[in-house]
Amino acid sequence: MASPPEPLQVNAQRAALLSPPFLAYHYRIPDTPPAAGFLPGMRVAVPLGNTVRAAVLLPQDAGWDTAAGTALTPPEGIALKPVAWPLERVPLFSAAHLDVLRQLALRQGMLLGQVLASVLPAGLKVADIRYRLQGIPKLRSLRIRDVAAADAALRQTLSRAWEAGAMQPEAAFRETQFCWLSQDPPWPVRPAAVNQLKILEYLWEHGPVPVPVLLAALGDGVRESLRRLVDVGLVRQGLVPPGQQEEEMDPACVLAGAPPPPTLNEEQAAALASLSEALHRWQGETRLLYGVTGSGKTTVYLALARECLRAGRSVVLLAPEIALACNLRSAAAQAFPEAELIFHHGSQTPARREAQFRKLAGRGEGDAPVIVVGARSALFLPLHDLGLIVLDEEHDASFKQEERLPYQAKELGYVMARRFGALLLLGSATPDIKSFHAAQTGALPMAGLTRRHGGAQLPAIEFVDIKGLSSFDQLLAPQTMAMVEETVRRGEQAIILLNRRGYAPAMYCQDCGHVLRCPQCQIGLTYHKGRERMLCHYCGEGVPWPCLCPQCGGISFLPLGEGTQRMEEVLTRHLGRDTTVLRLDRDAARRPGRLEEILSAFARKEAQVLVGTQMLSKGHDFPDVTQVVVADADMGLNLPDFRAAERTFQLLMQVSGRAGRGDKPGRVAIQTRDASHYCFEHLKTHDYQGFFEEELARRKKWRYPPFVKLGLVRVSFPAEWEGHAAALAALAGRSREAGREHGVQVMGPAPAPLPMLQGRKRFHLLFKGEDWSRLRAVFAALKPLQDDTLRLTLDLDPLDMM
DNA sequence: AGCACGCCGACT
DNA sequence: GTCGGCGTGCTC
Repeated sequence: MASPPEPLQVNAQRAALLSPPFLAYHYRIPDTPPAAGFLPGMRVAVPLGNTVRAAVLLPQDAGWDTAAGTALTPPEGIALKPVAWPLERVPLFSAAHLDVLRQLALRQGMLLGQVLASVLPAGLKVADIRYRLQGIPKLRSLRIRDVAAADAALRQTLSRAWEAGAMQPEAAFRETQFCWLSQDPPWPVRPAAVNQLKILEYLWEHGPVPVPVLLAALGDGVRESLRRLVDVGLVRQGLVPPGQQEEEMDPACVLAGAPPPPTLNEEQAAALASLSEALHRWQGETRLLYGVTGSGKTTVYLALARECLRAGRSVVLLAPEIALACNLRSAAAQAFPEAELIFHHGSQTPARREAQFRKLAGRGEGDAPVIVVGARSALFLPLHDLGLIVLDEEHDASFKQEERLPYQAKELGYVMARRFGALLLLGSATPDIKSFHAAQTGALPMAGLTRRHGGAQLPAIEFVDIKGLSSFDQLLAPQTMAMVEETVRRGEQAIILLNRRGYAPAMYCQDCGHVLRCPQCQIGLTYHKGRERMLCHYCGEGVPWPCLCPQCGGISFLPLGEGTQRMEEVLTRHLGRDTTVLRLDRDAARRPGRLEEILSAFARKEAQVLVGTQMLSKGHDFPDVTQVVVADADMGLNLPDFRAAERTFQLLMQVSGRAGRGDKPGRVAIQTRDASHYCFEHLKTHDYQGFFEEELARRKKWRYPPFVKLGLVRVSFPAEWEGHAAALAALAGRSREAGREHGVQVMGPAPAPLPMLQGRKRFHLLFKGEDWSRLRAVFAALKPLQDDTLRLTLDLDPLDMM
């Protein structure tokens, strides 16, 4: 009688590769080191072809196949290779983390290996390491390749060393040199030094970059020019970009705001009590903290964090951008001087991210909980004792990452909270319509803070009609200007919001009527003074100014519209030399450390007026600011985006919240051409609830979120592609067909609001349906039409409709 | 990502 | 004839 078939390779396990092809291949678990040393979530070195690569061991569960890219059992007829050696002693990823990342991979239609690779710092993705050895004669260190090729005897020896802790993986710190600008433009370089100028422009656009990245972008030929720039001091070079060192960050952070008072008022205490109850259930719940600007949400976050730490569980505090995370960090550092605080954001050096990752993964059961403060990517740090996740300014679009590994931090936080039994707390003065709707229907329990801390009043809001104003001559109406003057005269400060950087957003040829446009994007070029360039705000490219009209060769251009640079100039001229005007926008804050410099100079009252884009609308606390001016409130309102009103309302509420935070009352002047817009009506009375109700009714009427799931398919192809008409027709046909089949409403393809970017024409298709899976199904029907020429991407719940 | 294999152009 | 360019395809 034939014996039952032998079970396939009992000692086989899948490992997800951290480099292409990112599949989870099957490997035999070797006898040395003992099998107990190989645990799921651990990084291991595996042979692949003739090389050795890093991979992560997966649990031996079914149900992982889709994300793994391979079946649970290995294909027949393949001789399994053994795992070469573990890359660490304790798994980097816990089972819970691996599971969360698997869900993320499934949702995004990516391989688990791809997700793991995008989450890990560069140094943890390479298998190219050495092991340092102790106590073995004539063998101080061994390359992984040699470990993989070792015979049984050597493996025995190594195994004993590994078990005894006498074999240590040596971190492959290949320190990369960074370079960055030391000066704002204009740069003292002769115009003929094209390579030097290329480098300066590149660094201005990209900020601090690793030297190899710069050389790859501009060609190896610029090496000499870079050396020259470093020699003359225009460019700095070093291991750590500025703003990364702990000590450099601290002063600006501490200056950015007073620490929140340690005692809670009645409202805060009530909010804390209900949140605390949810926290201590450890059931993975989500809560909304809705509190008006200045009501002390941070105080509540910190009090809740204290309870979580006391219970022995770690805390993650997230802010939408680094500058705000920085404020949270100094508040947390003051509140918990004894706790270990990790500050994390995406633009740290790989070495530092690696150290943080390792440190957190290496924490054991009995270790004290930690507090992590950072931007969205901090969610990926391996905290296995997670108890609380706080997302401050939860309505902010920055919590969604669009490129590489697309994810929405709010959603990921929700999944993680459930998996870890942690509390997810979303905080905002102007919650996302979707969140507030969930709160109103009871799906998302809410705690509220309605009063400003310390009895401060919400500022008085008035509207200034600028219908008749010619935009170039009068950026501010006379009465607005008078308010600013008065504020300065009283020794107080003013903030002017103008959501458009540069000097003039268009140059109009007076001879032929042509407007200078970017040849790659067809976007109007913006004049940037000082740099003397016309710049494209979408691709960063530009042409030197002055130039001839490309259409008629004329030389007389009329600047049109307004930008922050010109606002700064106008105010400086008008207010006279006793008043200092500062500007804060992406251009002013390009150079590392400049953002902090500008904010702290304003906080020290070295300037009376701060002009800027929405960068200055959030979080910052300047007690002497009593006047806020919004130069053009209509700007964002007429964008082709169903969220235009919500966004404008949120921005104006936030920036209004900057006025009157101290003991002096604040005033807000909003310049508009249409003060009757419903967005402004509710703003006047600081009535979020009223705005919400009106906006929600509109969303319902026009079938937009939260009443429907929205998907945006971005279609793009080279501008000169001849087959585009047929392709668009095919997209229209197929999507309608699939839409009918799955009950999804399909609109388009229509030219995108920005119809061309970087040499590619852009079209949009809009899907509306009951659930995400239906939208995905319709998109799946379009996927076969995609190739190198025609690019298609599906953005579920798009935040950027342009 | 690496590394093989393979199919065409300029050389000791 | 061979050395070597990098296009295509595979890796448990």
